[in-house]
Amino acid sequence: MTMSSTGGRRKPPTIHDVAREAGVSRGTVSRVLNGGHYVSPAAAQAVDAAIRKTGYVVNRHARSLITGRSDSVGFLLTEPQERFFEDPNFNVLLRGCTQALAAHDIPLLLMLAGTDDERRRITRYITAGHVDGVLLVSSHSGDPVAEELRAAGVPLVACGKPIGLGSKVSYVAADDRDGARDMVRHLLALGRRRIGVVTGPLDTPGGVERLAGYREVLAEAGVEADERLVVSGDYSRASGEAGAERLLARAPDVDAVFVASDLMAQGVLTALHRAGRRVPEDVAVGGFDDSPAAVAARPELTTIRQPWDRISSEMVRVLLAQIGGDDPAAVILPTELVKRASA
Amino acid sequence: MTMSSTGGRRKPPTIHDVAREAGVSRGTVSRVLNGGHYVSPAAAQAVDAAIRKTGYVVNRHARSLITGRSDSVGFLLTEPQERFFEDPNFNVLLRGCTQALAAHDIPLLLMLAGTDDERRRITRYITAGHVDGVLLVSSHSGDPVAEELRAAGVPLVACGKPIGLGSKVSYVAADDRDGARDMVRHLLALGRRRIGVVTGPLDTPGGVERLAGYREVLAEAGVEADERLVVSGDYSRASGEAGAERLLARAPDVDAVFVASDLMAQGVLTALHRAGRRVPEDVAVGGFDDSPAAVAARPELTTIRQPWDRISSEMVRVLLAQIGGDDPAAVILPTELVKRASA
DNA sequence: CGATCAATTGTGAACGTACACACACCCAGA
DNA sequence: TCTGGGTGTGTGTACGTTCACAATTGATCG
Repeated sequence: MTMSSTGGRRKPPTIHDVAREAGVSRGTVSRVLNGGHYVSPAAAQAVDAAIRKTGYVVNRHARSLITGRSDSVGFLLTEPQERFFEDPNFNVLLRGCTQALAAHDIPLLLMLAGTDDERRRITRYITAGHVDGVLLVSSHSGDPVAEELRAAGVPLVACGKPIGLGSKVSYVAADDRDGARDMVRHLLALGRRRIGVVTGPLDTPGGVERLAGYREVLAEAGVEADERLVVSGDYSRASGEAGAERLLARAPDVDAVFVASDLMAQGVLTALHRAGRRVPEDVAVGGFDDSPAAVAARPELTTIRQPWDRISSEMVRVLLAQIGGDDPAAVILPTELVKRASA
Repeated sequence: MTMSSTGGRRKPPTIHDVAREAGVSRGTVSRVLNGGHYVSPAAAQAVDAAIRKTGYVVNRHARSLITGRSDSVGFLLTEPQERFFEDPNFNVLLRGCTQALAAHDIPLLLMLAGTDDERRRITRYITAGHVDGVLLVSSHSGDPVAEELRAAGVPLVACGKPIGLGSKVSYVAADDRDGARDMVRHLLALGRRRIGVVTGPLDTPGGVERLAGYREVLAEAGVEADERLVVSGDYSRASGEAGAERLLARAPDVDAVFVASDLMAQGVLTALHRAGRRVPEDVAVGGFDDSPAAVAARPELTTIRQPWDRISSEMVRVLLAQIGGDDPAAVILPTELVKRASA
């Protein structure tokens, strides 16, 4: 009964073993591990060889105990679960952040706050210092978790501009208003004049800004603003479907719809199809996000690309900078019109 | 410049502070923290009060340093990214595992292995002992990561029976074959006799077993087996669409299709619609998974429910047991026919 | 040639906890 | 009364690392 054949876990080598193997002291090994400054080339080389030979991997717990950092980051989602299940944007963002952190050898802890209990538990976990910082996905205003974390001084980067948290919290967002402008201009350029809009939730910056961009362009083009052409949704597919139905009922002569998310746009396509309207011949449809949902839709969606790769990598960059002591920062990234079949 | 107004982080209380506050020794506090055995009620109460008063939270790094455990678990996804983005099943599973672990106060580390580089990095991370165990989502056979982890003796629980890893690795799976049988029986009961099937990838147990169930029921019902009615997909929506087209071309008289995943079934619905077949009148469609995609489909999918809640909670249970020293275990969970509009 | 300085290295804490151990106490049974 | 086992408690040590500090060297400069 000495050791299971399934591969028992033997005691891993420590920094001592490496030091002995390399013929140097712990301190030197530690210096090599942390950047290699003030180490002679010969010593560095010997240590590297010893590390390879022994298969040494740093014990993160011992390190964290003394540095006070955990070298890990939380990914906190406080959106309702349905959106998490339905919207592929989250997966894209989650993957992007995971990969960007992996490049720094920092693990991502997934935190899903659905119930109030979970909220409390997670807040406690984070403020206890078990993670160095938090990537926050919570577009709705008045999120109590975000406010608590901010008050506790936890480094925090939100995806999308948080409402009501002042300028103390970092965020990375696409230029929602500009993207909306591009799309509406595109619909105008196609000759459409009765352009409807299905907005996002109006307690989110994305919802507000995209609607503002829509209004701006119509105004500057001298197209009559008609409030019957404006309906609001909640980013869900179902709300897009319902929104399109309301739109068709209130303004049957609609010849284009700007939808504030691709997922809602899928619902809009469904409703239009059921109503017998051809897309894009009768009604052009423009989405927003360029999420996987855009290419899954039939016809494929003309949409505004949010640069998810850059959004996630910037979120990680800003968070790490803030953990390193930098001040909060805001990053706005440009969007891009992606023309496909729906408009 | 004493402390930033954003809320600087002061030194957190330690077990010493709690002990002093409660008028007991470190050892007693530690005992209260870890189960409370061999502690007098009076002392336990004093310690609890002191913990509340000081706001003490255990330092997990210090604990891990001495216990050798990390009290964290990895969630490893080695599927191709497209599936992660497209298939809501992953989100359901991810949420379930996160929540089940949260009940044990164990954080989930998300690990996505797309490239070989990532594979190596993750393997190294895991085998270094940075997590106590791994929840594995990787249905394809011959996954090198799984084999390496198994060989290294890392506690491992797979979602779905892994092919080619022998009985040494735990897994939790739904009863694929039985579920398939239920669905095909249901289609037979509707009077359909030309029942096609779009299988999953045949190097996955799900793909193989669901096909086997289909064949079994047809055989026992005395329905002629026709290989033209069998096409295979890869669980993606696109492969469902393509599969349905092949099916229609090879067997135009098909009056029902059993599809091995809801996502593929969405594709099947699209193809049938394009071909002018009504669902379920002309062709009944049965899916598999009962994922969010099932209710998002039009018409809503009749499908086989995989008990995702139980699958995730069982995965966590088995993994924790194995971390605690138990032997690997296999858990097969029953499925359930969910009747909706498509069949 | 002595003094100064930078580069490099070794050493002794310290981080906060769990665990093993020793000890004190109490009660039951011989 | 003595013994023994269970219960409750405090103390010393170890976990593996980083960091501050001291010590050594070699080179440069006045």
